[in-house]
Amino acid sequence: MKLATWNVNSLSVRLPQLLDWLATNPVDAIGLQELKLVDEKFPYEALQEAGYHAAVFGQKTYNGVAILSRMPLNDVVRNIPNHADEQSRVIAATLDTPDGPLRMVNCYFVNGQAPGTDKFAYKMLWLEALHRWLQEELKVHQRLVLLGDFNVAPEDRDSFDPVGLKDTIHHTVEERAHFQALLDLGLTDAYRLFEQPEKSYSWWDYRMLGFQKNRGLRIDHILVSEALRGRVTACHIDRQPRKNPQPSDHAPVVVTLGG
DNA sequence: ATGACGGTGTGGCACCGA
Repeated sequence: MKLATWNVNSLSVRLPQLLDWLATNPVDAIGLQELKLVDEKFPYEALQEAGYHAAVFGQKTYNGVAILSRMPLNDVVRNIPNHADEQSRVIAATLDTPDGPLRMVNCYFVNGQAPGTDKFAYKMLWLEALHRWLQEELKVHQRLVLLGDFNVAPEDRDSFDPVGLKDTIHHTVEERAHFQALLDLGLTDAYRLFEQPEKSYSWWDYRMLGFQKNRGLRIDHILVSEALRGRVTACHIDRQPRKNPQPSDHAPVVVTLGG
């Protein structure tokens, strides 16, 4: 079984690319972030024709997340329970897989702008709430995948310039401590279960030839619970869509789970 | 330096992202 995550940076603009990608990468399910559209504008029909059910939590202009799945989606939760938030950043659903239920938690983590700002404070509160909720989710769902755009580069090797960008957004000690706290819940970064190319990133700035110079960050992640860890047989970042005309600034990440 | 690029809303630009 293959699961993926992709920040599409506007589903309206990227729908043709998403459909192309799904045609050549027929993953069983995918978490999408930054839809930047309301539920009423979600392209249910085109995706249904491509073979996917959809659970959607849209928002105008910013944010917006969805889970697409070839299997039926149950128990859909939108945003973090008991954490008031005007921004649509989280959608969770349970997939009915042949191996039993699999909980998929798809998140567009807060960016946070810069340490010391209100947005950074919001990021910290959001991360604390996510941690609290996942602690409970993991008690109920042994087979759980947390994926999405984390907006955190967990380690220095996940950044093209860890020295120049030290203590800036995505690189701060506080953000990395929150990422570690998620790992401490028993989650594992699927990408790091395998030997990977050096300078592997999932996002590149549109400006200054960021992609061509491979000046990127690895901020899109797939974390798996203990029950799934032994099932992971592969994980990779697909840079191909970033080479398209009008690309998203993020690349998809794909994980393969064995039976 | 605080821009560059791209998306959105509604605009003749400002804002936000990462």
